[in-house]
Amino acid sequence: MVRLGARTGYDIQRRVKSSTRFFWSSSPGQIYPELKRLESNGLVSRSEEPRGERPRSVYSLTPAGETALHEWLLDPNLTFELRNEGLLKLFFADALTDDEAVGVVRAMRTQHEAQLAALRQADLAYRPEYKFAYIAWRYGLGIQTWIVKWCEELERDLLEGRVPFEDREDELAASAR
Amino acid sequence: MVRLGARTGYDIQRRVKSSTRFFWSSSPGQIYPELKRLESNGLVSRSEEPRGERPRSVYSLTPAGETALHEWLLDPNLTFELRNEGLLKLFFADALTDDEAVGVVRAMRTQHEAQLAALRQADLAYRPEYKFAYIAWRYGLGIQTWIVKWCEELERDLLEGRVPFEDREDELAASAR
DNA sequence: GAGGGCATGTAAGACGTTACATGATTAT
DNA sequence: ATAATCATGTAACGTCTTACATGCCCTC
Repeated sequence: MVRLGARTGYDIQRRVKSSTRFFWSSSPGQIYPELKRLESNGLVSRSEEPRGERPRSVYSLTPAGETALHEWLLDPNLTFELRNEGLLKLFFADALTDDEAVGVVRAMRTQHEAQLAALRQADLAYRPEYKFAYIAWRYGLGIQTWIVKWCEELERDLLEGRVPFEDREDELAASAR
Repeated sequence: MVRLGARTGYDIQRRVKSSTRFFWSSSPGQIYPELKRLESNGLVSRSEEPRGERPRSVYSLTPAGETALHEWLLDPNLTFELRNEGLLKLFFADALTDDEAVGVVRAMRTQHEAQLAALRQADLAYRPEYKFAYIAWRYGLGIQTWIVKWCEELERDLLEGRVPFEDREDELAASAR
């Protein structure tokens, strides 16, 4: 974020909130201490630009930081973690009546519709110099749309007493593209 | 998990590892203290079934626990959190050369192919009494497949110098409804 | 009867969020 | 001038994972 032009902790917060938060969130209690740590490791440099009485730290990337960033980007070791409470409840929905289970699916759908709306709010335009920010945004739209459709299909199957997702793997995969 | 027949902390760990871990993971340091907490709240009951010298706690759901579980399942307030390092790197890939950026996409794809293989390993058969466990498994297959295909498409677009996702407005239109 | 994997936990610490304190700036 | 909002951080707390200690059981 510093490399993209974020100069202060608050600035990083704002950018995270409007962009990466959908796939990687963060909070002040992480950001400020991490900036200190990066400085003590020489990856960013700090200068003080107080506003009146209030102290204020402004950061920029050092050459060492540039190198470390580049190495991190090329490292193919990637964490991927999901905490999906809707799916967790669905997993346990055999303990529910049919109607109640449909309610769980509907709650899931509602949530992802809300996320989709929030993403559209951002309404990122394509700009060649920020191509990959746009691509990540499109990923969000695509996957949330897929999930909403999956919920709709499951809802139909449950209401009509069909065995869900039987013999329709290709169809679902295709419809999301 | 206790309701599904898991009697000990270790048992819960094993079940999580083979089922919910893909969308909700857990670890011993959470499970054992949580069982204690549930007991002190009267939601599970504990009995001791030592193995030789080694003490051992076995749990079962109380009626109050059954009620609390039911209430939780019906609560439509759902958390959804994602930590997707591949997408995060992709977001910052404007700092990379074209070839390096393709490498990031490939690393993402490799990872999701591995997850897909792990899911297939489980190879859950459809059983009417565990219908929703099967449904959650299918969700995993479906979404990981979607991601792999998304990566493949992006890779092609990048290699051929096309503007990614530009000529495919159907996805946006369909979700605009 | 010894080695390896299974089972039962705990301690320590890493990671992450929320609530708050406080000053500066803007709007009315 | 006063209220509301923006900006800059910190403290406290909650969540979660990893590494380990230890005993049991099975196999050879």
